[in-house]
Amino acid sequence: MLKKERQAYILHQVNLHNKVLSSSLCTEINVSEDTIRRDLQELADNGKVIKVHGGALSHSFNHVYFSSNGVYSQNQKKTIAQKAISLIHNGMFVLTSGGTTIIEMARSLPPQLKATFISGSIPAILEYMHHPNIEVIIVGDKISKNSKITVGSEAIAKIKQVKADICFLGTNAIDVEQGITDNDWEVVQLKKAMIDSCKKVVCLSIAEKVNTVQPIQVCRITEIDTLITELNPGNPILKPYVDAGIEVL
Amino acid sequence: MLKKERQAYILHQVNLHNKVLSSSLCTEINVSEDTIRRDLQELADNGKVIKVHGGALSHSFNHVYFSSNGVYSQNQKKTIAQKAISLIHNGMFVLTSGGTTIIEMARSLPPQLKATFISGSIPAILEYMHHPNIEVIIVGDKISKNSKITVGSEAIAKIKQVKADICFLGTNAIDVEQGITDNDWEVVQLKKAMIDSCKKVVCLSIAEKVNTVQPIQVCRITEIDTLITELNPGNPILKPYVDAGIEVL
DNA sequence: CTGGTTTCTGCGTTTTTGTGCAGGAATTTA
DNA sequence: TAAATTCCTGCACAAAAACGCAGAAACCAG
Repeated sequence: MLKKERQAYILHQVNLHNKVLSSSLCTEINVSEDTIRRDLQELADNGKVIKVHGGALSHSFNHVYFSSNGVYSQNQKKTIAQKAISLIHNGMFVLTSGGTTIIEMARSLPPQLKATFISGSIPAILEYMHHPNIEVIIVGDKISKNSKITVGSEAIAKIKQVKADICFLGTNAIDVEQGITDNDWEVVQLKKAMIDSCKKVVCLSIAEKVNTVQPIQVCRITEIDTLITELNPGNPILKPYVDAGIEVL
Repeated sequence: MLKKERQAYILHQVNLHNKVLSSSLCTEINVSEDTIRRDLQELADNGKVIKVHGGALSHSFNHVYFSSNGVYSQNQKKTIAQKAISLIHNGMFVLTSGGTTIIEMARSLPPQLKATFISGSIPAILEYMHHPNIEVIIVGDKISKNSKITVGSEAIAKIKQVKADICFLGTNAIDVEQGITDNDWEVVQLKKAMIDSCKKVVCLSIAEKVNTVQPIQVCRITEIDTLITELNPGNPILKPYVDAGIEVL
């Protein structure tokens, strides 16, 4: 097998699978590891692949995972925010959790909107405070430094006192079987209280988190009224949720 | 699994869920905890994540704005802050109002200090949150956009429930005859409640505000235990306050 | 065809890198 | 304060890379 031929094959494999192992390549092509290594080196020098210890990765792989844009998947979150905002009307009483998706929504609220927002998330509150017309109510209690949200029995008790028109949950994981799940016990308690305290539960989730599961359950799928992702509602991934009777936007 | 691949997976998880536990990662990827820790360390060194005890946090979420330093009379306020801090000891329960002097104090708190701070001021809370060892409790209620502080009967009721060791009041105006005065009715209600809920009232005021009066009275001079300005305690301007039995620092 | 040159490939050795393990230190939690 | 995690450091071992070298193949005039 010619050198050029071999390199073309390697490149093909890299682009196909996003990664190759030098060890597997050398048995496939039946050449020594050195040869493979030299080939990879050459391809790397020409910027065709990214050489790592043990093999090589495709360039796209690196772009997807190591892109250093501030917030992850911001465009998707903007799309979600727009859809979410369409559910908010003047005079409404809105309960929100924390999370970057919620913050994106907070930033995108139209300036003329007049509504009351209640939340325990400090970053979300900061965004709401910048808005000219909305009333902001913060739930008081101890602040969890990790999640930057007020947690504890006081916070839960306060949330239980309110009856909001709508509640937006930034979601960590959602699955048809397991419902909404999360990985922070205190935050889960908060979210449970929020779900109990509103007429309509809206779940915001980027598609990547759909059909994933975390250790602690927040609620079952039946307790959700609306699911918003950046995908088109007709997308097959969302079909199970539509079938479960959830309004999908 | 390649190292880069693994790190990409970790980064992905962090960005998705805002936090990861090393323990859960090492069962997911099936490598030793050491490897995970080394990966997290490396990612942290490159600024991709924030490493914490037991796992890592997403960077985007932790980058809450540092309110910039356009503060009026900052040097004087730094002096005041230092004096105020000398009154705070480990284990104390500290109640604070808002205001730039208080924020300066919050910024200057020594990192080893372990205490509990309670406040309704959002900017102050933000500063407290950056501190590694203090517990932060926020008083919930409606947020006044002018003063960026929670105001209302709920907030007052909550403050009345606590009995703090010490209370720091950022002062708008102080005068021997009129006592502490202010110009925002709601804020005054809050401050009154704070004074009632602590063992020791400390009033922080730059010299410029000493012997000035605002429309609404917060309390009389006799209710103050300590007055802190940037001036030397022996300064003649402060004499009337010393004579009134106030500890002046 | 042929001798010389260049390129390519494989081999052995030395370095480097990646991973897991053991212990003691540090930190968190009850 | 004591118990339990988690963290760090040094070490050992294995896998992979780098390097130098030599034989083989290809290439190229004359």
